[in-house]
Amino acid sequence: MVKRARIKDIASIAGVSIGTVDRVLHNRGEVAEDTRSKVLQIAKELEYSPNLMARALKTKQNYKLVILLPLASPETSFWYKHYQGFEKVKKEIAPFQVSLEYVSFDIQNEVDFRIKTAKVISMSPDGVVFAPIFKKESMLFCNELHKLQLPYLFIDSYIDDSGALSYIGEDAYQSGRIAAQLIDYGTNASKDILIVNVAKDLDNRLHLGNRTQGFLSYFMDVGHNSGLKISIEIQQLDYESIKITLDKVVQGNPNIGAVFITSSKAYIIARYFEDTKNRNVNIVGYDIVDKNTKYLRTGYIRFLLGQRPAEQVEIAVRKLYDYLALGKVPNQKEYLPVDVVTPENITYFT
Amino acid sequence: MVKRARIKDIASIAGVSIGTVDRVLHNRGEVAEDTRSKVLQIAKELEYSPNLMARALKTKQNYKLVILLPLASPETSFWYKHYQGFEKVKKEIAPFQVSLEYVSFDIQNEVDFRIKTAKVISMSPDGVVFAPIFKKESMLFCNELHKLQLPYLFIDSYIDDSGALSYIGEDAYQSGRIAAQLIDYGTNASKDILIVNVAKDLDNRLHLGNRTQGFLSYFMDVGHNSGLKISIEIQQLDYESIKITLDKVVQGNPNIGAVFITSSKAYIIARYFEDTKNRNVNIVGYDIVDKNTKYLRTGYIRFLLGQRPAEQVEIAVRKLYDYLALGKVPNQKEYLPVDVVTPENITYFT
DNA sequence: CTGAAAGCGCTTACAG
DNA sequence: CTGAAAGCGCTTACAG
Repeated sequence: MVKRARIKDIASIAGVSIGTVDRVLHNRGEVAEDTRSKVLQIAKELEYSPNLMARALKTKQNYKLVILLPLASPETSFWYKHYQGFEKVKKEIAPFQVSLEYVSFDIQNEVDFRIKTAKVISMSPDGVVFAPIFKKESMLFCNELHKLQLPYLFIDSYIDDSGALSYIGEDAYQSGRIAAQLIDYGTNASKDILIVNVAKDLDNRLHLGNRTQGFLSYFMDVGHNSGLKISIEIQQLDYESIKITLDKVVQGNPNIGAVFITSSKAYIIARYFEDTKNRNVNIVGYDIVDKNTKYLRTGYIRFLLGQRPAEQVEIAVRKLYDYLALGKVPNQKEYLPVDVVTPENITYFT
Repeated sequence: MVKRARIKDIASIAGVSIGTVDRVLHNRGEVAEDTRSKVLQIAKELEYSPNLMARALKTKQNYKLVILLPLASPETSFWYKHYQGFEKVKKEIAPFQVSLEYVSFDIQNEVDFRIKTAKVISMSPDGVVFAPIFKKESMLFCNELHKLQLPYLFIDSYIDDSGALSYIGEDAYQSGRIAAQLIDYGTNASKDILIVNVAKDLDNRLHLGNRTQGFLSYFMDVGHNSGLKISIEIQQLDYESIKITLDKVVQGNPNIGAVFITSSKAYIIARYFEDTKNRNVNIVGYDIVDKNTKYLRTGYIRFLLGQRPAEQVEIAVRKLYDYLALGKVPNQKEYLPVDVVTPENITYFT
């Protein structure tokens, strides 16, 4: 049973009071330099680390953290994973005096996002975690938080030079390369590849563009595929419109051997190939949501790339708490692994 | 933020002392029945729940946990990841009154394992995490721990009916299926597939057998490959012997299109194909160790499957602590995701 | 520049 | 049957 060193132990060895040790440890100044170095030396030798239980008990810190994310719905079930991460980390940090609140907004509605950011601020949080889905509106929110001197972290997407404490999420460019590699490995090199962007306002969604660029970059370096890379955009999300578009593309390019979908809508494309009974196309998309996994299991989707949504929330909250409570400054970006999900390992990810 | 009720609050409302309240709350008897019911009533109204920080501070639970794992060396660098996990979780649980010790044994040496299990017991731990690499010797250790009524968890490998509190690690059978799927997807269906078992005493290593079975099962259900499945065992680990063996196999089966290595020694096989300048074989193996990643980056290894070694240790230690400190009983098995690692996502895993 | 003391919420040994 | 008090390790306001 190893006994841990306490402030008291350091104090008695150093021949000073515990108040002085505390001043040294917290850099509260007003300590003679030689006392200071002696205390530091002893603390190091004793491998001192503070008893956080005692600290929390004394300081009664009561941080209020707020998480702002899109509402999970049948159409946007991806965001339900984030909610699960929120619940998990909330339970985890409950013993520390932290309150965690969840606010959600309509992912289709910039105005609602603005309303909810106002709501978040009205809650007077000590720190915020949010997904900067709408670039312009998110920047405004960042400015407000900045003025209030409140720390904030991004998850899911990243905006450069926005003053965020950190970003936790995927490296979109790199994930595009991974998709490219998976397609390149299993698709005849002479086949054409279709790249599908399914999103309403593509310009406001940096993420998807980065994925495409990463995807294409792979074929400039190491890829073997020598076929065409055909890129299309789909704005109408109803299946009928999509079918018309795809009919045109596929009939115009009968040599397509693979499809890369840059968003979580791979299931729409998979449905088309199922309808047309075409199993000779390798479809790779994003996100472990029910609609996608259904086609993964039947083989119409080959691979899904996962970005660990629940973990994004958990890590972001922990970092925010560590920053607030312990003064630990996180790295600017923490890229999470891109999970390669197949019918055989899908169970671990649902 | 609602202020939480304290024992003190209950006491003052009930008109008794905090000692009495505590006696009621902990059923320590010796309390008049009407006092008792009054206190209980008030506690309920106030939604009292104890402050765990204060309790932990007072009771000074001080558990000693010991981890027993193979020594990491240049030949067995896989185990270095576990050590990193140990260091991380050690830091993480430092604030709680827990001491964590690491004991290592020679993975080639059953006798050393027995010596180290004796050492672990001599340390009088409150709980143990270990990798039951040697089945027979591990069972003996389990018996001893059982007699001492000490809880223990397995990582890395699993032994049935051994009384372990839990197992944290890969599902070996399933990981074999994943390997099969990856090979099936990118290898011409008419090609033969070579399965290589590189290990000294295969019978004592259940894991590798399960991987092979999972691998083969895939081709019985969903796989398209119709080539031969050739299985070989390699006991001599020096490259010269291996070269001789492989020369024979490859010359006898010129149609081999893929190789599955059931252990972390894929680099030995990859080296052979590099030497013989043969890039037309899809090699899939296990474990993100330097020797393997080198060949992954040059493309001689297609995929490596990872089993999250550091996480295994972290999770096992947390479960053991939760069991000891909070009485939480973990699930019998917790399978970790099998990571599919490629040259493009390798950086996240090293 | 430094020390002594109070108190966070709880548990426990002791006195009555 | 019940209360008063000490103390876990830390932080903080105050005195010197």
